[in-house]
Amino acid sequence: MTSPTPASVGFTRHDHSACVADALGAAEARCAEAGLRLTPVRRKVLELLLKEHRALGAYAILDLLRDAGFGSQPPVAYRALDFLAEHGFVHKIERLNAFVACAHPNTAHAPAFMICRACDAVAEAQSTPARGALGAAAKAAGFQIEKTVMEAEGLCPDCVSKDAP
Amino acid sequence: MTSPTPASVGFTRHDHSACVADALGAAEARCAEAGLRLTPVRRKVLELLLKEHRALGAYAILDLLRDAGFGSQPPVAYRALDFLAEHGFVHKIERLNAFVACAHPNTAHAPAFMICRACDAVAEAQSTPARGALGAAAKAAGFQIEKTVMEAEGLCPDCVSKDAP
DNA sequence: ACACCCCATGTGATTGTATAACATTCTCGC
DNA sequence: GCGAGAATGTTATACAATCACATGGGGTGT
Repeated sequence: MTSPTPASVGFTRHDHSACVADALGAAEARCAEAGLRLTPVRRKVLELLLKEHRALGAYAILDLLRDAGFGSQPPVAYRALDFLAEHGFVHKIERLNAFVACAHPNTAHAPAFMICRACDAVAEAQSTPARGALGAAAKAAGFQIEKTVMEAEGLCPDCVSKDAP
Repeated sequence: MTSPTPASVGFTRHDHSACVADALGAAEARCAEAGLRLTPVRRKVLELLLKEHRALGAYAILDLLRDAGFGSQPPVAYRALDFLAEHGFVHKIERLNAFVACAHPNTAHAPAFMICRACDAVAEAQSTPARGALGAAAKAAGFQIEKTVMEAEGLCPDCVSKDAP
């Protein structure tokens, strides 16, 4: 897994400073409303993921936490990530063993991802778990779906046009 | 992740001794035809996964390899698994960081899995990567899909009826 | 037969990912 | 204040994956 360029989340450009502030504010509001505790570590991890705007490994996050004066042992990062993932503020990309800030917070959704193998960019789409082949197979088998992992690996538009190997 | 029972692949019973022998024979035939070398280690790993009939971590496989008299260093297992996965004899379950023998060898397919969180059983279904929400999103974004990971986590029929927590 | 090359295996070491277990501190509701 | 539960800090360890290098075995071409 190489990362020749600072891969971004999503394949399109946008106003980033605003989106970070908006997302943080929205997260705070939702936590207040739902009685969740967006503690300093958790808030910092979310802020880091929003700022970096790409998939980060737990230990990369841990390094950034240390720089910010927080504890530097793995559980510190993992506990914050568990909380954020459980409540939909971030998602784990199983294929990369890495985490990204959610691109569609406040909307209940089953995330799906497109991962560029050339530049590591990650884009989040919406999936429809109940439908499609998996949903049909689950229904037929009597399997009760609680969570879905849907990740496509390939080439993003930029890398396709660059004719990446 | 707990494993209260020896979880099986698939949610239905079947004649297991025959399916192991059949699958091994089919793999040998296909390798001979395609000029692939199903060496002793590779054959053993496939046999182990077929016999165990559930998802195994790389180090669990490594232990079994050691018991069988093969090398016991990680690359031994990983190289065999890489070969088997590359040619479709086994699949990796990203969610579990584990491997299962393919349930539909000899048929080109994009695998999809149902994973029971209570008993760790894994069933393989077929997916249709080009269609569904992910395929549509990829087409719209100009993303070129090369491989898909589709895994559903939940409760298998047995554990649903047991009313597992 | 021989040398050669490629592929596969064996081995030691290291990096990365994740969790267990336990002590301490903080916060909320009473 | 005070008790209960949640969150954090820390140590240690388990599990996952790769790098680098040495060795062996099986074909091919001459």
